[in-house]
Amino acid sequence: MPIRVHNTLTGRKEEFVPLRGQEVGMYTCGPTVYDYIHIGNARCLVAHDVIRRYLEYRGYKVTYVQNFTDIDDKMINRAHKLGWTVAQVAEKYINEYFADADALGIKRADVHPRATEHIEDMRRLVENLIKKGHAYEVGGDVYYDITTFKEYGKLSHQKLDELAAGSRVAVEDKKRNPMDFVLWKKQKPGEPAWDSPWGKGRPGWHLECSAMSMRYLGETFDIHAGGADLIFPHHENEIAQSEAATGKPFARYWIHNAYLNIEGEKMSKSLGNFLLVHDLRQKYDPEVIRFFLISAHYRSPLNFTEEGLSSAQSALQRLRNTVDNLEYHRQHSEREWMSDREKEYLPRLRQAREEFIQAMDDDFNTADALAALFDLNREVNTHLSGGISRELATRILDTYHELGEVLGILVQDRVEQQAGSEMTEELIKLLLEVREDARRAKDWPTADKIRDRLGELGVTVEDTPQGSRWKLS
RNA sequence: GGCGACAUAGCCAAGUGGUAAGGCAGGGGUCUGCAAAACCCUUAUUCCCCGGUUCGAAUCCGGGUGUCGCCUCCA
Repeated sequence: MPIRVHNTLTGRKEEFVPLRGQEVGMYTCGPTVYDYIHIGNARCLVAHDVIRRYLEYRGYKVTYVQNFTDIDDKMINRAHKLGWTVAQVAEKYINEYFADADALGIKRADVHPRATEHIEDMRRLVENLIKKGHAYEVGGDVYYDITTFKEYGKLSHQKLDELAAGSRVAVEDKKRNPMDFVLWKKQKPGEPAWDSPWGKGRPGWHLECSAMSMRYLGETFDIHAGGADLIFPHHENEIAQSEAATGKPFARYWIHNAYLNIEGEKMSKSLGNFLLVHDLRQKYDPEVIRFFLISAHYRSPLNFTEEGLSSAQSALQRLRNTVDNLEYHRQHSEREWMSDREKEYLPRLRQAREEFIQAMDDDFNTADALAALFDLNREVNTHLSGGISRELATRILDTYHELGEVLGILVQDRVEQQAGSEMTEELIKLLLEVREDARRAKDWPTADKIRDRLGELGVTVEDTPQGSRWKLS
């Protein structure tokens, strides 16, 4: 079964066939590192991370490139405000980016190129475009002449005159056409700048992604991903720059995720509803945030609400409980090997995997994939109540970890929490022994007191047919 | 004005021609000393509205209504 991907370029779901066999080149537009990332960024990151993980799961060797925009107006403004250099701002927020992204379980890219490290690539690209008549220099600025690229608008599916008609861009005398965009910006006083044939200046924003993606993935590569708002003008311009320069197709599959709203409203500075991952993860388990973000398909708009998050928390907890129980059986079950009856369960395990794969094959339908996981979960719980062998528990756990790994949830070290020290664990065990004695003596007040007090300390006690268990809550 | 999405139970959300997944919340029950966890049952004769195509439509077509996004920096 082939993977099917919705391609913005064609507006359709297409069979995914990489350019070079099992090798996939994937580029995703990373953050401008002038501030902490927000929950909208997180949606992108998670969506793309899942796509990458799934392609890898399906046996592709993915070269994943995500840039950092470390020079532009926002960077410069921020630096002025803080009294820092632009480079200091970049350093600070690149570090913060990794702290947030790591917490969300985003795998690091193979390459995290920075715009300022690729000035030379960009300069060459501009020179090339000028030479080919696609760009022109006016007083130290260089613009792209969009009338020279006949296919301009093919990604956003708009015609040039339609774009121009709706354009709110202030007409600048320097431009030949109002829709022309800047490739190279002349330096203003106090701004960082690099030498160029057109004088000191800095690259335009759209340029960096063209330069860096082609640098690491080649002139034509497989996947380019980003938020839906980047379709126009950013990605449209990338195509114009790249294809005009090389005469070859640029990215083959364009993947765009829908927006995330906050309590029904667009996230914006003016509404004051900017939710930063940095703040959010003080309050919520990052894996819960991640679960919430994959609970809807990446191309559906998603509304971020407290209620939604709490719902995600409960749903994820349901899966975690089962994993915890499986883990308990894997370690403590009296039976080592599968019974014949248990062996009959293995095909069902394979079936769950198949359903999961089928959902993900269909344009990375994480919501549907989760449903497959929950279907399995219910059945596993049913079997679990009677106790299962260590072998079967291990086999089921393997499946959970295998599929959880694709979605980046149910991460092992989060499940196998330790109490902190051996001493603490021994003390908990001691208390449970005392409680067990009390229960046998039907001294319920004592038994309940121990359970309640442990609960207050963050230790959940559960009585099962196989005995009492504890875990950190 | 142009382009484009979306509209499925209390909430979230899958489902692109064959008779409505899954999760959360709620109700009832089983298990339990009581809990917790779990399991079972239950909550949409119906998928924004109106037409049409079809043996058959949430799914396709036409029209309407509503919400949103993009067309300007923005994930």
